[in-house]
Amino acid sequence: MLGDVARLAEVSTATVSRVYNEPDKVSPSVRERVLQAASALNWIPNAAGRALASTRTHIAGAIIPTLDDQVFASQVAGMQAVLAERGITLFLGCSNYDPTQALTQVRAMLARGVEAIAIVGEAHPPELFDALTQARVPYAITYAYRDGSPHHCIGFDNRAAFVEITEHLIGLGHRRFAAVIQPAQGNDRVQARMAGIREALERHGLAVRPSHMYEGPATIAFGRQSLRAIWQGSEKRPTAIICGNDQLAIGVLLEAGELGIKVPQQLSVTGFDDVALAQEIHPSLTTLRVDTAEIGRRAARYLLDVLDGRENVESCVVQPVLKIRESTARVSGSKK
Amino acid sequence: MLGDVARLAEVSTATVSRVYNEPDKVSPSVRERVLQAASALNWIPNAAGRALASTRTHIAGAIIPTLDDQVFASQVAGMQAVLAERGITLFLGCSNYDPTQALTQVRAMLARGVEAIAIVGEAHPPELFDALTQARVPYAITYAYRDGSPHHCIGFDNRAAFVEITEHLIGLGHRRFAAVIQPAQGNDRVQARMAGIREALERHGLAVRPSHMYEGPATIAFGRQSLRAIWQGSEKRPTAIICGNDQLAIGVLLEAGELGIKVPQQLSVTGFDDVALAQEIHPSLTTLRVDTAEIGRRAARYLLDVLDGRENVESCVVQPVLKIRESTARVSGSKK
DNA sequence: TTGTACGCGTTATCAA
DNA sequence: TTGATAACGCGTACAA
Repeated sequence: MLGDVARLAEVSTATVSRVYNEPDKVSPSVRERVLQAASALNWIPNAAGRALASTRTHIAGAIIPTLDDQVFASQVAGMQAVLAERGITLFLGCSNYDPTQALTQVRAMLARGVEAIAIVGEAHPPELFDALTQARVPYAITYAYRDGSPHHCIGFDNRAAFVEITEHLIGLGHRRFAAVIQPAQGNDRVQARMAGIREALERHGLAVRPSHMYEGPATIAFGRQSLRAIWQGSEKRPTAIICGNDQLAIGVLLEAGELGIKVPQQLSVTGFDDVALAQEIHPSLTTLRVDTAEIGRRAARYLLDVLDGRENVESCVVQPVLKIRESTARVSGSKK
Repeated sequence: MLGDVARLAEVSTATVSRVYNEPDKVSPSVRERVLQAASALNWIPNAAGRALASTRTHIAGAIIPTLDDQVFASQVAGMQAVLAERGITLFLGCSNYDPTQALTQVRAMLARGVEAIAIVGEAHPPELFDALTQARVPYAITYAYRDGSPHHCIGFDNRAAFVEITEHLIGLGHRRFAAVIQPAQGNDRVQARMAGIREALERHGLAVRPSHMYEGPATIAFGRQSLRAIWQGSEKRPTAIICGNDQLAIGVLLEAGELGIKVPQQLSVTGFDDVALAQEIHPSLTTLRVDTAEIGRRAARYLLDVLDGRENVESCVVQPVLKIRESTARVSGSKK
């Protein structure tokens, strides 16, 4: 421990501490002696001791639904990169899309003394936010942005994003739509996306009929099976399918290939996220690109600013960009 | 803090502590009083204080190259699941495939008092392992297994895996091979994979010619561009391409589609990992399936066993399984 | 620039 | 079963 280093370097414990925390306040010769002693004893400062004495833990937390989804993984990577520069390490928690688990994770992190925390989405129990507020731990909601939210959000308006993508299709003359989306239960982002689709369609007096609405796991397999069901259904077939994310859309694309459905001639397909495969697959996928790493970086910078008592002037909105590719086209026979 | 709770519950601080650490040793009535006081004050035990007093942090660490790769993300998820059951939280560090960063991360984790640590691969500076040994922190190497390794490894023999996949192709009559792999520099797993390919080919007096060997980023894009280069090259074209992972193989598959190369009639392609897309893409990809989540779970259980002074009897090997699909076939004109 | 001494929030030991 | 008290390893006023 620190005391041993002090003894070996023949200085006081305070000096050893200073060497690590305020190096300028120690004369170079003494500093050198201390560092040598430390390395001789193979000593590293103990974080628990530091935390207790300084009431600073240098730990931040991030809570995401799952690491299985690239978009959250890269958000975490972005946060880590920014926080590491400031000597802050990141505790990671996965809620598995379960608000109860999210609450448990937050409690565990508070016990660990996280100084700040980022949480994906705002659909969480009030106790979660109460706990954060009581503990005076600054937090940010990521991957979602909503005007009028009581929280500081960093992300984008999921509803507006899906209005945009729906309007794109309407503009191409589409009138019959199907939707394939991930489970909306307890997921504010997905709910907002559905609301966006509905809103855009309503403006034009349109709607997705229930039999053309598929909700299930965000996998390629579910995308496939949804298209098959839609195509075999008795209803008049849609000319466009809006998918909740790229995985689902890629599933639809692959199944279309198998069923001999021509995309985009017979059917337009859209995704969301813009994963690497979206621009590589054939036909390439029209989708909305979201810079999730930037969401992570910005969340980290915001939290650091709050901790420093600085004002954060960065925009909270990381705008998704519509990438129009081969999977969407003007509906055949529709006039420009 | 704990003292406030003690006062409110009209018990000593020791009793409050017991309620949380050895509940059986406290009478039910007192226990109830303490819990009520705690919840009234909204108190959670402070981890730094506990760590200091008990010399146990309940923290473990995991160091992976990157979160951008699904296989590492799911290993982390597997570890978390097992550790969470024991109230242990996980610190995550990404080395970005840089051994120096790995060392830095390990040091940071030791300072944080991690009780155990899992590290992907064994190609790390000796100081890293020295530090771990000196600190008496048990560790496990994941995602790699090698007979004769001085470390406890949990994973599979990358060399043997690629011998298997290469032999599969040789057995199908292939004699001219190309290889598309990720950067081998500082990556023992990739080096082992290359060695496996080489070894299997040598047994049959074969080798990949340098002009058919492509090393670059593990992306779909690099897979594509490698196939294009191979196909345009002046050398006699290979009949099989072995890829270092599924991303690369999917790139090759997509580019083959674009170039009008028939897979598997003209060209066989293999991958590694068995990502979700591998069985969905057309033609589906022959690859080796690795249960990375199981690697994570087993690593976690091993580390827990060491911490408990228990002997771990689980196998260190998580055997990859060859998934033969449509992308490989008997070379045309070869006899069975 | 350096040292002294106290306190951070909890657990562990021992005695009651 | 419960309580008093001394650690745990470090940072930080304050004094020198």
